[in-house]
Amino acid sequence: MQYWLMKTEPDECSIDDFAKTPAAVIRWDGVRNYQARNFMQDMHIGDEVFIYHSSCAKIGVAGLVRVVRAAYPDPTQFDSASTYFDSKSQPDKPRWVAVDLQYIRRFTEVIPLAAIKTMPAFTDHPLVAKGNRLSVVPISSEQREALNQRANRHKEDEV
DNA sequence: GCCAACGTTGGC
DNA sequence: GCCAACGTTGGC
Repeated sequence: MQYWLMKTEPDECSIDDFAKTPAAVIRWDGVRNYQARNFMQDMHIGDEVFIYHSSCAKIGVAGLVRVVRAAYPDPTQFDSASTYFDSKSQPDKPRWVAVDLQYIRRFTEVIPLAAIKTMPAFTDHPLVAKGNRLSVVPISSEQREALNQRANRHKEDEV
């Protein structure tokens, strides 16, 4: 089992889009960066993906989803009407891939980027590096633990 | 809206 | 293969 983090602008696709239809399978497409694509090709069914909201009011990790289908050719690269259309991509040799994701849980509160920056587990992680633009990054089990602990911080108060 | 950092493109 | 120019990302 591997862990990942994927960035999204919540206007495009947010954890709420997963949460409102928990059974739905959502295709994660439109990734047009080779490094990010290579990470997507390493994903397996069952891997957990932290959803990160960027370029918005509450920047940070908003919840968890699961990989339910491993990498396959991203259909939007062949769709000339799509903003993700890539004229250099050939159907017999696709450049870009998509994965399918399904809801696991939404965090009570978004874990702010500022909080992640203070976590020792994230000291050298690309997410907190200045100028980082990678939209898909691996997460270690220590980093996963740190995020889940922070996400569960208020749970005992609620019970 | 600003701007720094980065990836990609294209001329040479 | 180099590198300047350009477009995009993304925090602030």
